[in-house]
Amino acid sequence: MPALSPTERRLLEVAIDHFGRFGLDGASTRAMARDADTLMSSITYHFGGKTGLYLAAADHIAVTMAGFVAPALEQIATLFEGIPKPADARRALHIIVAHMIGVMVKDETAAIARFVVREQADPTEAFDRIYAGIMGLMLARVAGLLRIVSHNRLDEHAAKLRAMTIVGQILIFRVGRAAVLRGAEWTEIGEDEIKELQAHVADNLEAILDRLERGGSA
Amino acid sequence: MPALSPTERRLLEVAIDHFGRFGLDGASTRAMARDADTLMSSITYHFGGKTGLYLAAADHIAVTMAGFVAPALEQIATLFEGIPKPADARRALHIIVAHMIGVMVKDETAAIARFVVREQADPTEAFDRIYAGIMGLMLARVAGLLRIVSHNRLDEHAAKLRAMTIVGQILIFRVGRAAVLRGAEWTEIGEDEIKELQAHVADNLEAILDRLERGGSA
DNA sequence: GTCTATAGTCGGATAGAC
DNA sequence: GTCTATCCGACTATAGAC
Repeated sequence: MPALSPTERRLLEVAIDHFGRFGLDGASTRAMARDADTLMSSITYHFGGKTGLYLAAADHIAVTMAGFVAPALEQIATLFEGIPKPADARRALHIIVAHMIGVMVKDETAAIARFVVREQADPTEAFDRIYAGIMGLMLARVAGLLRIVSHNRLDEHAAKLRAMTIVGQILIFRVGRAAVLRGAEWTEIGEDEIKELQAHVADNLEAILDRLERGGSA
Repeated sequence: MPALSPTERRLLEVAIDHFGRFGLDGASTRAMARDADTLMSSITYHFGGKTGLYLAAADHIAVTMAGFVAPALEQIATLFEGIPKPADARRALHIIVAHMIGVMVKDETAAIARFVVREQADPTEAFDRIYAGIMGLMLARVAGLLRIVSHNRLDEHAAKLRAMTIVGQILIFRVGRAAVLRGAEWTEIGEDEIKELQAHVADNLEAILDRLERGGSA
């Protein structure tokens, strides 16, 4: 893919925000162009129209999300030498989960989450691109690690479902942010709060992995 | 509150759907009126305008959600006689979690979820009403049960955060439905699939509760 | 590539008949 | 309570100047 021009980059970032808030129909090309310091007609020029911008925004999300998780994947790549053992997989899962919590609560994730959640509720081609670009890969990765921990007692299907429950524990801090803030009586989620969340999720994860490794019912 | 007229009821149901999909600004009063087999001006008459309908929809959601969880709450009410013991609380939590999964995957929940998730991303007075009406109560309920299981080692704050992680495991099957269907290679979530999800989440819950009751790190 | 102008559609609110 | 008519603003797309 060709490098993005500054105008295209600004438009894509604004587009993720506006489409996430208002949807494909609800978002206004005029407003997006204004926020990106350009003109409505440049959307037609660069992306072929509103729908083209929408799909380009989805691709941009996949690339951005991949960049978010890259550091964690690099870190765990160093853990494995030869045949992966449950203890390695457990460490890798803890790294991934802690990293994802840090990513999820960041403000920069808010716009992307709005877009993706909306697509989940009413999937279009944009969802295909995001799923194929990053979500499916991450899910498979976590599921694979869970299988290792379980000594392959979990089959691929079960491992994927289990991976979703792990991810769900993290996602709620983004998707249910307003309820979390209210329930926890927080006004923001800063470094201290992140550590607190990470401790709780890590503790849950440890409990679940213990059971998986020892071979509880599944 | 007065009983709802048929027109009001239809308008509220359509409103939850449309506002959930398109947001307060994006939804069209004309389209909502059409889908509810009435006229745009009846929105003004019954609810004072678009914003009035929006807030009324939020109240309607709180009532509907309360109705959804009522059966589980009634069921667990019979469990407690005298001072609640950890074993009672564990049974109650399993009942609540299994019930919530059943509720979350139902199609009727989709529209409500869209509305609530949107409010979470950008809370307005509507969120206050839903949180005060039902969400906060359920969160407190689950947190209270977790505290009992932990022999009160969890304080109120920690128990609420832990409750959110439990709920997150369930919410993902609604909020991330498209990814779940794709990852699990399902085309729908029917009775068999619900049982499968319930088994996985129950297994996670059992692991987490074991650790909480025995007193792992928190 | 950037910008203006415009055609055509749809939006919410409201006044007022019945 | 139900329905029509109308006002005015905002929207997308597009043609075309520069």
